[in-house]
Amino acid sequence: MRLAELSERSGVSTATIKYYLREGLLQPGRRISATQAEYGDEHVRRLRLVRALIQLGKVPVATAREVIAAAEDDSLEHHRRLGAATSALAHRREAAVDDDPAAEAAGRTVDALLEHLGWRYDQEVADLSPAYRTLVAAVAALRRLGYPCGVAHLLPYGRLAARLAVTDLDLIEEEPTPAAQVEAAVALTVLYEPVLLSLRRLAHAEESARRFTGGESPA
Amino acid sequence: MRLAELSERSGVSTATIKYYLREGLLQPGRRISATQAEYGDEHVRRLRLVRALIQLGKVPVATAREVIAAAEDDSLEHHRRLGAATSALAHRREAAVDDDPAAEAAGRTVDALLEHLGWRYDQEVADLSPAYRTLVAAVAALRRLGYPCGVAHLLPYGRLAARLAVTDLDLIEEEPTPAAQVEAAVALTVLYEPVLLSLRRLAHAEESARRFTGGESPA
DNA sequence: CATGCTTGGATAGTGCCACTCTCCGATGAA
DNA sequence: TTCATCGGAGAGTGGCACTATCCAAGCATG
Repeated sequence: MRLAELSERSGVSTATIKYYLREGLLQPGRRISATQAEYGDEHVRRLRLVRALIQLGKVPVATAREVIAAAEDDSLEHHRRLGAATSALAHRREAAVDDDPAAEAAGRTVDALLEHLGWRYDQEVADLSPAYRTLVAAVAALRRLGYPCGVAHLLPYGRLAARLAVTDLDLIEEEPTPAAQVEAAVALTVLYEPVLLSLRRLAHAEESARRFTGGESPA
Repeated sequence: MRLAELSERSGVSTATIKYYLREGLLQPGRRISATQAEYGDEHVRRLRLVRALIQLGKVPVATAREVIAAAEDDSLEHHRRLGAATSALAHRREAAVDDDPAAEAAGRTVDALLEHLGWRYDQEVADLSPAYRTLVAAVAALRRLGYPCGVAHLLPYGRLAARLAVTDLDLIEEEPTPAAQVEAAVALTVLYEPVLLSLRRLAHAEESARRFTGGESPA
């Protein structure tokens, strides 16, 4: 398969494929001659994954490259590779956390929450984790706006997250090979995010209709 | 309060505040003289909300303007305003849905899911809803990558979303005035998204550590 | 062999977006 | 009087994900 056919099969323009090749998101094809290369089904699959990460998952190109690199790093043992790939995934554009009093209070709230949930609580790891920092920033923003956002409010969310993690990990462990598991971890982590958020939005609409229009469908 | 003080109190540069004023994200201050304007606490609050939407919520500026406009539109009755504000909120950068066979299958899966959940199922509304389309696109992407993503897999997510919607709406209804409820709907919809996603990531890490390192904390 | 299209690779350019810089004339404070 | 400061407006910046253009080396056809 040549570049043109790869483009046709994946629905990605040749220009964009060339860009991804340059950026290291796609391994180069097998060189057939000085000016030609051969691509295979694994390129089609990879390309679909990359597209899904970038378009649906809004993962920056540079981050996608890190994730791909981590997922392919054979020098790491399996669960390290899993960790490397998913933590690379976390390096998205994120808002800076400022050192408000609100931010401090938010930090304490989050720490208390994690303790309540019984999750591993390691301050050093926590400070480095983008997810932890994002959580603190979001809680701080809510508090600054005057919305109640204590442990009691967050706990239901945390419990639901824990339940999701179990089903997600089950799905990942269904994959046969370590390499497939790593890819699944990346794909499922990112691609179930829009699923979850969309469902929440739809559920809001549903619940809102139920409450404000007496259970009837709105016009 | 002058522009400089508003900037200081909100932590937003004067240049950016001027930009927001120009873009209509912030109502103009009360004119004191030909070259001076007076801002109040409501401006500080609004500014914090706008910042939270844009920085944490990644809401595009143009969308934030629509949301603000809808939230302030006194000509609408309460629950219409709620609907207008939150549906404006949905107009984010979203990936285009292509008309694959995979997309069609995904559409049927989503329809079946919504029926299972017993949610109001209105094809016309569904086709227009960005959340619905995002959901279909995500399911289609998962299927194209060969991951199982049937009703059975989505149902737990849907049920969790329904439960979240109930607690979210409870929180919104705690607000005293209609205007505050609309603002709360916007703020909580957007700002709990990073909370939810962060908690899911942290839960993944926790569950992964539990499974792959025998319950010990990783190094 | 000649011709013209295609291929892969490299470079520079595009469009969008969220700011940010610079200038201006009017104003208020010392 | 003097001079920093204010609000307003337009142009400029930087980052990012592409995308258009060019080029030389094949390959396919007559």
